[in-house]
Amino acid sequence: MNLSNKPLYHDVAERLRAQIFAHTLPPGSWLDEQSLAVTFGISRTPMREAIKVLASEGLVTMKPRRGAYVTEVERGDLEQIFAVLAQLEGFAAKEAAVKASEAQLNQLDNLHLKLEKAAADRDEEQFFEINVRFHELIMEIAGNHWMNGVVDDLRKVLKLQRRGSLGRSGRLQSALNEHRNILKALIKRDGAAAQEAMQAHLARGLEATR
Amino acid sequence: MNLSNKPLYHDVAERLRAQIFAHTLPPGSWLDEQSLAVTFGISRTPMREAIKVLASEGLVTMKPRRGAYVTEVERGDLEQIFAVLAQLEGFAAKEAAVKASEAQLNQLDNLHLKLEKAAADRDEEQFFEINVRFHELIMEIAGNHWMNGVVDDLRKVLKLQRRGSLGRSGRLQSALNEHRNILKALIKRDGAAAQEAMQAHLARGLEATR
DNA sequence: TGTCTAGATATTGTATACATAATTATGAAT
DNA sequence: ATTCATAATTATGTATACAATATCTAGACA
Repeated sequence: MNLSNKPLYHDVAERLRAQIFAHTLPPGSWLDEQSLAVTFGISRTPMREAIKVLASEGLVTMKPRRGAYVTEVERGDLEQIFAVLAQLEGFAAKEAAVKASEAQLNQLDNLHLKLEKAAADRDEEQFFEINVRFHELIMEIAGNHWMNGVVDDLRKVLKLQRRGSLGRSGRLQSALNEHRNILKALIKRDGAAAQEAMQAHLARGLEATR
Repeated sequence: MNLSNKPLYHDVAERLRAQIFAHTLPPGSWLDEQSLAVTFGISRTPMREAIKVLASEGLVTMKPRRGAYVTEVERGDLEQIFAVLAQLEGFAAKEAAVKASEAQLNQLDNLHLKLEKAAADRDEEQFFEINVRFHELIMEIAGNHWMNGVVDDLRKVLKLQRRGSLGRSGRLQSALNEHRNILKALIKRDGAAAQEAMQAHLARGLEATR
């Protein structure tokens, strides 16, 4: 009996995604439907459906009659994806400056405090986690779920190359500064400044991946 | 023997998409896998895969254990989608102002001439067609294929509600004017102006759907 | 020895069969 | 007559079986 009411391929997609992020299946590697299905203890049919879910997210690339391969993210892809994110998250920040409730601004402030603490503790894992939530909250406040879907997918693709661009000399501190600028602008409800700060933040995020 | 080397579900997805755009399958209607498969002369397996392709494009919405339904685009969705397009296509226009070759600018100018002609002829079908190509060419010049994928999908969703927001009193002429502004800015290689003109164009496009 | 061809093998793509859950219909009880 | 429970039906989800194509291997010929 299925405990969750979600379809099987949904859970399988999640587990497969995790394996890809963990580089158990590194970029460029071929996804063998048969052996994967055996590994997950299911048949090929839901396995194929799970793979297609990841394909629609951009995590895997399908070649006709040749199967699915974990997407290899080139330098150019990174630049393009960051460019799109800069536009969309920048816009989201602008919107958030207007739309955010006081409670939501407090939430952001709280997250930022935790971020400062994680940075002080040199807890990269924690820092990364909170950082994601900070960005997600701004997207949520902007409240454009079509945009959110796009941003979520693109961020997944970024996760493919997992060398922590944080950790790099001083990146942690400067990221913290950039977040501070975003937060300040939001609290001042200065949309233009928030947008600019977010775009700058992402531009520097790209640079840090070199 | 399969004439095309593309997988079957790919072609089926295309035909299903066409039916949806034609409102043979109107928004909100349920997609019966069984009867659709019979209609297309295939089995349920590739039919399901085709449906999932459209689901990833946002054209259909899947409800667990309840099947797939043609997406119903609410007013709020339109506003959100247009907002995203304004950001992305605006950015594309800005990029295009810098990146476009002389030949490409000529192509755009040519398209615009055809657009003027179609408008003068009151040929809405043709106008719509050329209009799409104008926008697509700008996206192509910008050359960000991650962005292009996103924009393509969102434009497909817009096509779901097909009441020609053109045709409305004077919309054709004002759209023409807006295009002229975009083109002028591109030729002057004024990125900021091109971006602004494109954003204004899309903002008015949204208004025209009321 | 290298290359091209033909057969064998393996994998994707498609069809069919089965299982499970949801919806509808039927009937009994209040 | 209405409502609730239960059975029948229908559709989704999953497994298995089959078909077709691409890759790999072996062997012949130059």
